[in-house]
Amino acid sequence: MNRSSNEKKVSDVVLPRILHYLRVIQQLARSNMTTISSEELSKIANISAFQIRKDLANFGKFGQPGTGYDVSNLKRYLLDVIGTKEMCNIGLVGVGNLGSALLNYKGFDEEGLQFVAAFDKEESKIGKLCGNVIVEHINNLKESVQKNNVHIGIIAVSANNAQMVADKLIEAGIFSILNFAPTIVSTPKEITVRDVDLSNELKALRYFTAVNK
Amino acid sequence: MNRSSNEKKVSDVVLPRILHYLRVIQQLARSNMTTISSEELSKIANISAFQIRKDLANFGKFGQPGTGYDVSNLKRYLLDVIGTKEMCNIGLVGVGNLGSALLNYKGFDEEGLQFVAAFDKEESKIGKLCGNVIVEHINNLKESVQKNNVHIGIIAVSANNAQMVADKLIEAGIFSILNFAPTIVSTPKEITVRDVDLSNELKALRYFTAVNK
DNA sequence: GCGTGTGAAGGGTTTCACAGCA
DNA sequence: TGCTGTGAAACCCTTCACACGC
Repeated sequence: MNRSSNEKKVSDVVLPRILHYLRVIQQLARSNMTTISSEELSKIANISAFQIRKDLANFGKFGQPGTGYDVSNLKRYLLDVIGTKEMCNIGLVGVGNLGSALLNYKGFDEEGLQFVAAFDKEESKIGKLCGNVIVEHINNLKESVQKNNVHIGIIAVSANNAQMVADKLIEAGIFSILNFAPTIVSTPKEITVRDVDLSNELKALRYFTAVNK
Repeated sequence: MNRSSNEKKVSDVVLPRILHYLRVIQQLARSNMTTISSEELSKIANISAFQIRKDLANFGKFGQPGTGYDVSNLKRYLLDVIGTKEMCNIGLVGVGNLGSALLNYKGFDEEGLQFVAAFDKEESKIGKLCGNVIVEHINNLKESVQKNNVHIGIIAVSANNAQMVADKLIEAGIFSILNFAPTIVSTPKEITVRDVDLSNELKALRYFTAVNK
């Protein structure tokens, strides 16, 4: 789980773009494209060609002047940059609709992410297979997190229960939390929490389309 | 759906913070807090007090020197800034786990968002009630979108089908799309697409926690 | 010629210190 | 005294023009 080598840091602003490039490149690789110029990439990714060249040049020179970038090389590089070498183990709490959607998400493995545990408080869900894991009771959380070496915890429960789940995850020794509950969870400074608020995405979309009219 | 008055534009960088403040303020309002200082807000929201004051001062002066901000005033203001006055009608395509999670999401109404239609291609789902809407066949999309005056379309189908769905939404007259499928959809310039890639959030979390160690 | 990599210019965002008001 | 609002400074990020390599 540690960044292995002397890679440069990627800032908060740049990382989403890197992930976006990776999406594009993976699609290009699947359609057997071998090289692509920053100009072509720009059209697909909707990001300026300047920006793309700057971003990629940060990791070293792997573009061919006169030709462009080698697709499969670029893919390997980007996967490397974002750190997919070591597997990252994920535990999810709350096997509702959202939780199930995440557990059944395809394509994690190729990117070094895997679910190793899932928890719920509903007796009816315990023992069921969801994605690749069997749902456990939330009372097992601490034990299971340690046994399965969980690195990241996902909160996919209702806003009411989010803080309680966060506390349990932290108590179990987890330092990184992805929070899907539409509420602020408070945690000690050493814990990294990333909030994903689905309704905020809608609000942002509405805001920007309305403004641009 | 148009921004009503002479409000200042909020940039791409600032909007997420505004939405974050709003979350905090809504929680404070629920716990009957009446005023809060930028310093206290800073601790809860994990954003510097300088930043908060700058952001809020952009919308006018509604802080009381020596006291702080009035919680319910601030809430009203922020809701106004992000444009919750007019209802925004949403249509969703793909009533799988993720789609169902979105349709059942609580708290949209208060923020001026409502689902007015949902579509799927599976016969078994057609006619079922999900959240507040009845699932229709995707062949009805164009007709239903126009009848229900849908402003925003959500793509919650698999990567394979995302482009097809995007095309249908655009053909039905929609200009704003929120895409949850882990793939790039290509659209004409006048269409606004916002991608939400759940796996990217995990990757970003992993990256930043690994780097900070 | 074509397309990358890069230093320099430009623009925007964050930090800061402090004036001004309750 | 306590806390906001704000101009100035520092910082970062994006854009650009062009030198260099294929």
